Amino acid sequence: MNEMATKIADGLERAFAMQGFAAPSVEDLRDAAGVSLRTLYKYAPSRDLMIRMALEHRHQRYLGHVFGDQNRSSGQSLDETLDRVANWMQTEASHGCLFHAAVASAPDDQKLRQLLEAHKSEVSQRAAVSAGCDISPNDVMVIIEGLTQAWSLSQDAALTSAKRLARLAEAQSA
Amino acid sequence: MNEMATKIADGLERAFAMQGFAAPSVEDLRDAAGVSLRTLYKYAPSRDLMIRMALEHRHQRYLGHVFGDQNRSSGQSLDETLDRVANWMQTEASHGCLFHAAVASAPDDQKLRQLLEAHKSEVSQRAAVSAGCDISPNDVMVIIEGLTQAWSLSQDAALTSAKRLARLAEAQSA
DNA sequence: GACGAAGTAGAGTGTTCGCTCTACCTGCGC
DNA sequence: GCGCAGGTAGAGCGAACACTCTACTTCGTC
Repeated sequence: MNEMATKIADGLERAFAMQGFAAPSVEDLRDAAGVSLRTLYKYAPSRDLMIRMALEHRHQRYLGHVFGDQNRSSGQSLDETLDRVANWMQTEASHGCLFHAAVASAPDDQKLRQLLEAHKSEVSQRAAVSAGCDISPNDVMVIIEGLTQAWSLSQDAALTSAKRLARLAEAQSA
Repeated sequence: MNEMATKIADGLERAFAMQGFAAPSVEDLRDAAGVSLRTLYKYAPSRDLMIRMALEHRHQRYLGHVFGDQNRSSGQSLDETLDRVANWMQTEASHGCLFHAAVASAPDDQKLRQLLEAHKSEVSQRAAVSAGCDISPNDVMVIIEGLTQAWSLSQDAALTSAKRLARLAEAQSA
């Protein structure tokens, strides 16, 4: 991915995160990307592809934020992972999970559904593995999803509950 | 709410649940409601109000499905509540929570955000109370939200995890 | 059987949308 | 200094959109 593509993906992600997937027109997206309409369409030949480009970019950024940019893929406790997820919600995702929002905006789009599934399963898989205990990725997914969705409703209380549930689940599977 | 209003709300809810909030045009909504455009606008004078009408209708239907239509507001175990939530997801909400989808489609709409918040807090409140133990509504919210979101990704595995987490949380707060 | 309330069908309106196209500018290798 | 790859600005197009309007029908009441 070259420099121009990164700049465009960055702007698109920001625009969709702020305004949702329905509201921004292609001209809004052009402004957010900071390029001409012609160039935008060169890198993302349709509005649908602009959405996919933004989500792929966000997936990488999310993994970097939650698990660290390095290949340090293990040794992070579930507790710390949940802290980082909450921090992501606070700093980047005040409107909720962008992948769920994308799927909600176009429920029949199979490509989007695939992206959502790949994103969520990679996240829960990595969180479970790096936690180092025998907790099931399914439990991890329910906890992370619960935290992510409940965050916008009750913030710190949601984080506290998610951490308590995680500790209980870990204690049982250890 | 008279008969015509109920019929319209029902059709609107179905249309939004199937197609999301961005895709259906007002003409699609008219067809789903089974009335003329004129009548539709009489009961819901703008597209935004059609969305609100559908969500209020869905809130009532959800409460009825999960907690029973009667005033039997207590005595239902958390385990049974989670079963009913999973059943709702399977039969009615294959595309995920409609309230989150609505907010995602218009992140700046404060009225929609209020509806989401009222819906979620009433659900977790009632689930916690009717469970009869001292479990915190925040824990319940994280578990129900986690189940709701993870359901579309892993179905029964999500239900199993949610139930396990609920049992652990109940055991600790008993 | 006249009347008003409440429904229907469907054409019309101005706007906005996604997308394309033409015309121009700029930096770089040979 | 010429050509070209790759960028910019912005007008233009046909379709779709939310919403309104006119004209007609149905039905219950007195």
